[in-house]
Amino acid sequence: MTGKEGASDIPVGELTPLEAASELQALAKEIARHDKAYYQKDAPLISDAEYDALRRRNDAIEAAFPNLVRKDSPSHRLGAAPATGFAKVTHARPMLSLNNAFADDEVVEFVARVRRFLGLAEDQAVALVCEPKIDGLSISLRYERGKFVLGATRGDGTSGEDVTANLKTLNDIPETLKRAPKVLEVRGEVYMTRKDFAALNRSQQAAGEKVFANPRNAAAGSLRQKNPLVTATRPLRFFAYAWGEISEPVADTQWRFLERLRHWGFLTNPLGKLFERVEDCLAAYRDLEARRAKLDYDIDGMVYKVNRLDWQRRLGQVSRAPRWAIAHKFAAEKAMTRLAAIELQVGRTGTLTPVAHLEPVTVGGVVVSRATLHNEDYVVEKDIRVGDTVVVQRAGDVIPQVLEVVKKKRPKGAAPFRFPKTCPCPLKTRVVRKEGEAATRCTGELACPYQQVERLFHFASRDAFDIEGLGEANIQLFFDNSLIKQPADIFKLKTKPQEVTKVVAEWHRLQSAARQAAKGRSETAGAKRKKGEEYKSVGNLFAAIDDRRRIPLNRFIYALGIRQVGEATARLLARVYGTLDAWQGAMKAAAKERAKYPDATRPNEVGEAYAELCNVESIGMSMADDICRFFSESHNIKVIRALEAELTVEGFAAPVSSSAVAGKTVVFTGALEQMTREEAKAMAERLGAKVSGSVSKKTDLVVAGPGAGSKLKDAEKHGVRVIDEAGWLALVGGR
DNA sequence: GAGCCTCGAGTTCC
DNA sequence: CTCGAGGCTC
Repeated sequence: MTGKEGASDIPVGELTPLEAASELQALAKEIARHDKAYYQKDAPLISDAEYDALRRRNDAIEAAFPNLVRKDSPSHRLGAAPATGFAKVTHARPMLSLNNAFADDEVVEFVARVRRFLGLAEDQAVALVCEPKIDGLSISLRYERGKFVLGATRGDGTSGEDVTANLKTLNDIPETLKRAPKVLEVRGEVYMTRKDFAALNRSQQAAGEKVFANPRNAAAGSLRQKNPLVTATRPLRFFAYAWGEISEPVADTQWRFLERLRHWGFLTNPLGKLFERVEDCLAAYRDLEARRAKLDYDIDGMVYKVNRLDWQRRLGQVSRAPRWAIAHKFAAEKAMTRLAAIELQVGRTGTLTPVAHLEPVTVGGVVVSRATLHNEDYVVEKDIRVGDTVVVQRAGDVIPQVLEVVKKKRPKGAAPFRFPKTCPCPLKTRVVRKEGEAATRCTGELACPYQQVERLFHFASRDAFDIEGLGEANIQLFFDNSLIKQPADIFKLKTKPQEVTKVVAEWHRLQSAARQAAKGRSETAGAKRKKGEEYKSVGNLFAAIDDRRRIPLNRFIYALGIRQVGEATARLLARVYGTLDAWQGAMKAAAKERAKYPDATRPNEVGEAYAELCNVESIGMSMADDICRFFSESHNIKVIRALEAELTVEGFAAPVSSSAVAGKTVVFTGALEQMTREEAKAMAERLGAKVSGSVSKKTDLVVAGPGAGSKLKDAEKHGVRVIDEAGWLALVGGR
């Protein structure tokens, strides 16, 4: 790469705004790259003179097109990297979430389950630590050799954002710990008291700054400040209650762990208690509920944790929640409002979802105006009618849901809701509800314009191609203007810059016109859009699209939007088949086989490729059939072919592992004692083995634990080698 | 065949 | 976050 990349030779005076915008973008990227190389890696890629030329070119264009100056413009900073967002950090141990209980008997059942799992007698006590559940933000603090080195938000539980600098400004977070293990991660909740929250909002308002909706939002906003000096002025507090990675055990019970935390200088919640009987826990819960309003911080329930850590270890976790803890939530705040209308939305798979339009009402601190009604059964069962007064709450304090109808307030003549027979799309396609299924689907499939837009939106969405700037509104816009009809068209957009710019400009004009109409004539001048804005966003969009011309196979598969193939299954398929060509070939073959034997009820009766697909663990005939259906549609084959012309799809490198199981197909059966099935599977895959769910003649190895049944017999039948867990561990070289 | 678990698909508001 | 459904185990 040359240093000149990003700079063109066109004299500044002859640049069109569009060219200028895209060049500024390229320059920003290029200069940032050199800054990083120079300042962070101490390894400049180009000479100082070349670097200066880039900066001068940037400054000249900015001088000629002041409207196009970018937020991330190199002229806004002097060398040092800009503070654009926070670095992502992966947690050494995932930050788990908690299962919820809403009623007393669910808590009783929780304890019973713990007893059953551990094989304890009825009369054996299960001591529980009870603590209020603080309504704040979970964070993780990493200490190495007693020094605070890294603080991160919870994020999705696996990885969060590095907010170390901001956390260092909190008084409640010690900078150093005495007599701490070499590595210690302390977890807890950052929160703001109600009093501090009110004071902060008063000063925000006085300064004409943003006012926060509630203490939690204020705490979150304060912690995500780019400038730690701002965070320092915010009254954030911290309660510690758990741990992540820890290099040596420091306690044998939850309760003593909390004591250790206090010795290190952390604050733990003063209302925490230790009980041996569930009844005491429930009494403490009711006591807490009664005191809730008087506390100076928001809480949303009580958390119960099994006290003994050896039991916690044995209980382990399911999915992302531990079996040894549960959150007993307070009843969610409810509100009544009128249901004005029921709209039908069409999802990308054609599912028709009824959505309630509500007269806006405040529930739990936010204004709610829409709520999902899920499906026909839900509406019928609750007998929800347009015009009804309904009770609304926010499930888990987030998603609004319609709980029930206040029948007494039903207006006369309100008719029962009739699920429509046709899709709301212009084609008015007939809809069907399959026997035994809850969903009603539009049969328009590929032709339905609503579904087409949804599929395109899915294609560009975060977990698929992740194209910034191509959200639902833009997709709709480009679709309506025939600029994008199928996924590959996205990558051809930049061959029609004028048309794209025109469409976007027109949209902006309509938007501001609508805004003006809504606001009256109060802001005639302010609503006028700066010249050049739309050019800028178009340039950004093209760059964002170009960024995705290389794409990992798993994302590619997911983006196609095959029914039942979500993120997890896409990853699995990518890993098993390795390359786009291999996968495509196999799927086409399977589809052909299936077309020949549409009535077969067992994979083997269909064909080899189909059976191999079904043999992948967690893929059964239902999923295989949906994949085959996708590949038997010539339109879909064309969509993929068109994409191939635009993209590089990165396969999964064949595992070049020298391990004894590389390339082998392994089946696990029966109970495993030293590791979970998930761990075993992950280990096998890491070592290059394929993990399958059933034994066939293609299986190389069966790992059988106690209680193995039919698969063991299958192994004998096919003459497959069988080993136990210890044998497996020996084979792959321990843990 | 029941029960557990995971995944997919749909949704809200900031 | 919730619901429904598919797949796996026993």
